[in-house]
Amino acid sequence: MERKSAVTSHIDYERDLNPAQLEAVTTPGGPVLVIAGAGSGKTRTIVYRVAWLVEQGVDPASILLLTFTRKAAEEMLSRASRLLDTRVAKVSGGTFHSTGNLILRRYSTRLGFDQAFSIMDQGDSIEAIDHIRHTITPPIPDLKDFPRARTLADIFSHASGAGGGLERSVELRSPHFIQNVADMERVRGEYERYKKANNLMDYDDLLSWTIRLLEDHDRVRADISNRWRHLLVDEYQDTNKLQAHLLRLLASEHDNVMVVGDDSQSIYSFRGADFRNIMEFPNLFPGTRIIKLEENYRSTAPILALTNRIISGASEGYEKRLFTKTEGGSLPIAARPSSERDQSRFVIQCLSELGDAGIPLNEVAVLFRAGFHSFDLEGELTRNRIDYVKYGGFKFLESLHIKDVLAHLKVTINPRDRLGWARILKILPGVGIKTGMSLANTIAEQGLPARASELVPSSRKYSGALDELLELIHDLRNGADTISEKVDRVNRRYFPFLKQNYDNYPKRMRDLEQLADLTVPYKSLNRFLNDMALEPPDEEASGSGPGSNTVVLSTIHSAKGLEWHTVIIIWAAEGKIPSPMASTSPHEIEEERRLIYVAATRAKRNLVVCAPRTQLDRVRGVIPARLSRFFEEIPDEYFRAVSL
DNA sequence: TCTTCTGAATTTTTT
DNA sequence: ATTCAGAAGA
Repeated sequence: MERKSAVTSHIDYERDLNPAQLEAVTTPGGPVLVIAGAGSGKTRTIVYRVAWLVEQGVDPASILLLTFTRKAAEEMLSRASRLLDTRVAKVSGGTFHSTGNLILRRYSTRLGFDQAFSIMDQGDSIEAIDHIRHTITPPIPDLKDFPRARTLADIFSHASGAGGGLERSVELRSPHFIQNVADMERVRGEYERYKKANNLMDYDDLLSWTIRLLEDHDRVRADISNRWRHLLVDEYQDTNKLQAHLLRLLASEHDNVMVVGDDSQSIYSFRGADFRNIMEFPNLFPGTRIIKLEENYRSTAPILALTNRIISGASEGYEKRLFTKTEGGSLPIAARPSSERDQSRFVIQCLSELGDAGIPLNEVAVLFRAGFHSFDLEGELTRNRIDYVKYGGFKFLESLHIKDVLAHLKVTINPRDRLGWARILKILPGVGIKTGMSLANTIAEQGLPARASELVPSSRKYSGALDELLELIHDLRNGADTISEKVDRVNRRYFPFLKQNYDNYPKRMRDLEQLADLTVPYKSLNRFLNDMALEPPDEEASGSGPGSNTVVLSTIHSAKGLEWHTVIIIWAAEGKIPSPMASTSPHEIEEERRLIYVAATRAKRNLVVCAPRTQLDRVRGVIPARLSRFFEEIPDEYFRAVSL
């Protein structure tokens, strides 16, 4: 361990931290597991830990902070630099995936990949899998009874993350497809071949190829492990087997690993995460010191009483009891509006009362299980001219028009990108799925033609349009434009198509202009595309930006790690949470319980739980909605019921 | 044979 | 909002 630096500290660790936090912050080295209950100062602990290490004389560049998003890493590092100084800026931070990417860019040739491999986002994976699904030989017998591309992508990813084999993942996630496993294996094999042949990596590959690299090349492993001598991992409960394995390899030279997490907040099993991962950490790193943070600084006592009660129904986990020293605070509110519309009006009413009480609306969040649960509320907010930002649910990058424009750019980088070509060719009038695919194949095999006449007879209805498209791609390849100029060029060509096909074309055009803005900091197009896949931009398009009167709407997943003065949970009803998709195994139901726990523990002063008495069923019309089982089982005295 | 149009069905959560 | 299947049209 490094010796204490000569500079005297101006940080008063003992004043700022409780004994458990202090112990975690000042552990000299070796493996440490911090079980940090909700609101127990987890971020503070990590931030002080970084500062402490630097003060001990550890080179900041040898510290790696692994978090769930790059934003989380930046946030922590900026807090640490406020505490200490700009030395902290040299600390590396990011996700497991971006770290994998960083390593692979340097060493991927040893794995038979080009250094300039491209990253596939989920949409790209689905597209590729769908293509394989339709074209594989011999063909899939009953394609209608075979899982959809999206389902396949989910299962493949789960299998890769959980490491239990495809059959096991099918059993766990989609048992009704168990008789299709053999064909699914075939598709999976073809998908692996496709990626390799096209120099592509999907999210899971960024982890599994890095693991492969570090396992097979002792020198590389030692170099990398020595480069980052102190590893800190946030949200460890949401890591999967791959990530745990990668961490083991990264730490192979020193075992200086501190992981922080809360098994009660594990909510990513669909991605192969397993909260037992955190229980098994001490087995992976023998000699682990376990520290529990149990004092809650976030919520009032009545909120804490409720959240403790929610999680006490869980079947497994590290034993811990959260307590607070603060007194007072009002009971959580339970509301049963008569319909979804009434729920939305009730939320608006809450917001206006909070506003009157002087609470800025950016201190308020509305949370829900699934992205579409807030559609009605979004309409109501717009009608009432209340600004909001929404996190989670539909992604900016996933909208068709963005993917179309990005496909133009991908094709300029890699003219052999079949699926990219197929996508943009289908925009030409008279070109559909067949012609598009066959032209794309020809281009991928023979290279980029100068003129349409090299591909098809000029009598074809679309050959003029094809000429223009080829000309554009050539211009993009040769032009010395900046990336945003390139995007503008594609946009100009694409706008007429947008206008013709979509009623909401003005919004879509704005999105595309915003896309051009996003490219401004970049000099390399490939870098831009890969960064977009790794860390998609925040959805700040709706409303007028994050003013102090902008209320947050968020899926519970996206609310992880955040906190607000007031949290309103909507659709706390059976059929919404637990999600009907989850009701198969008790295992999944337990995860839904943890979701409710995560949602409720985001609240500092006020918690409002809202469940309409009726819901709309597509087939049966208006049907009654029961309160979610996770609240139904809780005695009335934990709540204050409001009448509407 | 292939594209385009129409109406119907489906939509968890994310790096 | 998108995707899918089937039918009509080129």
